[in-house]
Amino acid sequence: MLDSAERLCVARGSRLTELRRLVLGLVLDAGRPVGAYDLLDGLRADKKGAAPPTVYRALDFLLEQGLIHKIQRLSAFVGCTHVLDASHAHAGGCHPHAAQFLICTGCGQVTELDDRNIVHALVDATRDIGFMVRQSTVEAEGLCGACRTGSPVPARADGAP
Amino acid sequence: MLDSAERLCVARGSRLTELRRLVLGLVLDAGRPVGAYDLLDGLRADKKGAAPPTVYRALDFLLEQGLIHKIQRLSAFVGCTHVLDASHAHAGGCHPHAAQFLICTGCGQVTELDDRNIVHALVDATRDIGFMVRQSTVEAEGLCGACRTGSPVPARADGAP
DNA sequence: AAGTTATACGTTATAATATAACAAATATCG
DNA sequence: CGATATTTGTTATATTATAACGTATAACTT
Repeated sequence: MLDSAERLCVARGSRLTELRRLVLGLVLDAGRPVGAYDLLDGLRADKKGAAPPTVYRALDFLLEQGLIHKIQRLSAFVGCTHVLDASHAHAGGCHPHAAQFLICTGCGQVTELDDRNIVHALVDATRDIGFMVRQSTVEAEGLCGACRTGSPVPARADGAP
Repeated sequence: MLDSAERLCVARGSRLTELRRLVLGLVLDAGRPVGAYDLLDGLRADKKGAAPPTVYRALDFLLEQGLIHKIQRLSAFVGCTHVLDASHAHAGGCHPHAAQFLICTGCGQVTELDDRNIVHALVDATRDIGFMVRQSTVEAEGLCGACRTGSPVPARADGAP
């Protein structure tokens, strides 16, 4: 998956340096939203004296490239499920592409959607007013199927099983 | 408008105290997104020794009542245009109701929408997956009609004309 | 290859946003 | 009135994010 990101960056002429690759790896490994300071801790395993700007700069790059997303309601970051999937990779594409996120308050999982209808509804509503959308944030908080039907997958930050 | 909020709270059995009313007044007066610490400064004109928790608690209350909204991308607060409009006031209603926000990066204005189609698209997409939405954040950043056509209304924080 | 420019990174300090915890005051209800 | 719940005051601190400036590394030009 990191290699897939690498190829994408090469194709775009942007540079996935060792540091950025490390941070991307940490985000992807987590498999759920991670805060910048958690990443910083993880980063310090490899890069002793890392400081906040180190991680925030890497995150800025990864966001620009659309390799990760920021979940505003959590001030946390997740890997982009769509750009890195081989099935969706149309290399030239859509750097920070539109996406929607479902945040489960039960298990902490975040699901990424790429729903044309939602984007469409938003663009329609704004065009009526003469507003031109550059970037959008769509996040829903609630309960995922598993947590709602009582088959809890309590993979929370504390890791309690 | 404050009186309208007062009536709404009375009808609900919640208490719009002097402090909360003051904070709501500051948010409404601003007419654009305001940060918690700006509100704190404003609050100190009336309440000398006010501290962060003072303002955050008032904001929590106002959010619960749906009298204000938080713009996640700005970490800032705006008055709710819909609840306080007499035309929309169905007193029993919808405490923290769904809404969408258009943030103009030109003039800083924020427009609140209450678009059924957007909400519908979101609910549809999530139901397919078995996800149950409790709260949603929908925010778009871009240029409003005035700023896009070059009739700038540069009413920014600095107030430069 | 050397010089020049642009980009990325290291480092220190600090800004901006938000909450925990506990005590004191005020309102509500029996 | 007295018991209970809610609200506010107060101190301290946690969490998230950026400014500013210097150094190193890569890329581009001749």
